[in-house]
Amino acid sequence: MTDHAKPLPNPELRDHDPPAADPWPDDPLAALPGYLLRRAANAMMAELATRLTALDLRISEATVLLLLGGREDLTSADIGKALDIQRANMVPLLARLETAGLIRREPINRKSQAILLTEAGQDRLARVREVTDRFERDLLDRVPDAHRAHLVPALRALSG
Amino acid sequence: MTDHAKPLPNPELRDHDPPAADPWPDDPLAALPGYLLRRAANAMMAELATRLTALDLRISEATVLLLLGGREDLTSADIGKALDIQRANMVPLLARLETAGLIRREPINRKSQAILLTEAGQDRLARVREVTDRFERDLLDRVPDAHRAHLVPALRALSG
DNA sequence: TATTGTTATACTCTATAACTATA
DNA sequence: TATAGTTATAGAGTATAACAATA
Repeated sequence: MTDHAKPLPNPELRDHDPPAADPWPDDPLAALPGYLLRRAANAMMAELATRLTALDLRISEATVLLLLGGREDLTSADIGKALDIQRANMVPLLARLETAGLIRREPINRKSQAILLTEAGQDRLARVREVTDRFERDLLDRVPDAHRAHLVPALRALSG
Repeated sequence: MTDHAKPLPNPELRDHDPPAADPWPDDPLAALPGYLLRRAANAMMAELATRLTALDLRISEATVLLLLGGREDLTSADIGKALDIQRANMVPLLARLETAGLIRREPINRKSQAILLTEAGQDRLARVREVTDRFERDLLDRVPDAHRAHLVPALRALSG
């Protein structure tokens, strides 16, 4: 498991730009947006994965539950397209959720089937929302005020 | 879109805040910074990986070359600490670079060894710099003007 | 005692090719 | 023909545990 992640290191939020304290002063990569993007995502996803172990869910599984909330018309392929997951990779993912009793399948026709949350799935989703809401809040808290509002639009421009 | 650099694969790009045109209008995840961070990183790293295939390098390998540039005092453990890679995972990584003739090892004492770029490694690094410079430029070009300057500081706050 | 380098192992995510059955 | 679901497989990144040798 991802466990090198400490519980979000900085609960005390900073309200200003970090003036210095570069962990690797000689790191020629510290100014590269691509490199920072990768590191930030790795660090944050490790943290989220750790928090989700309490719900016995992986990030991808929790993401599927979030997408499924309130919908009853999505097929495996739909979910894959929405989350950028290959059809083939949806199979073990959904199998795990089904084995855990969190989703069930309902035939649409003889070829397709809708993926639905079970009641246990709804309950688990509620807990997922608590975890992710808090996670997203903590994440944004780490971003200095001056930059916070720009994060989502900037990431959105890079997301697909 | 900005004009000079070839935009990353997706041709439909916007230069301003996206008012709409959400690829997944019903996606309840589209506003979550953590989710967007993961998606953005995945998309950008896939793009960078593709570009680096021309140099027969993986991202992690190119990153090591970049870190090694101009330095001759870094051990495997040092590199791992700087790049957040476990000691154990440095072994096959450096083995590949060594097999490719891009690095060599020089004993510091009977326990540690410095990792140095060979001449071939220096040459490859120069090409890596070309690729990554262009990649970083293209990446930033995708971020709307109003948000561009905020990306690096925001990511930096999340990177450790 | 702590650190370096290493071996071995395993899990996650991702990617591709190919097959069957159905729309 | 195109799509849905699936199987099988592979690559890449990441994580842990454990060991021997040396600082």
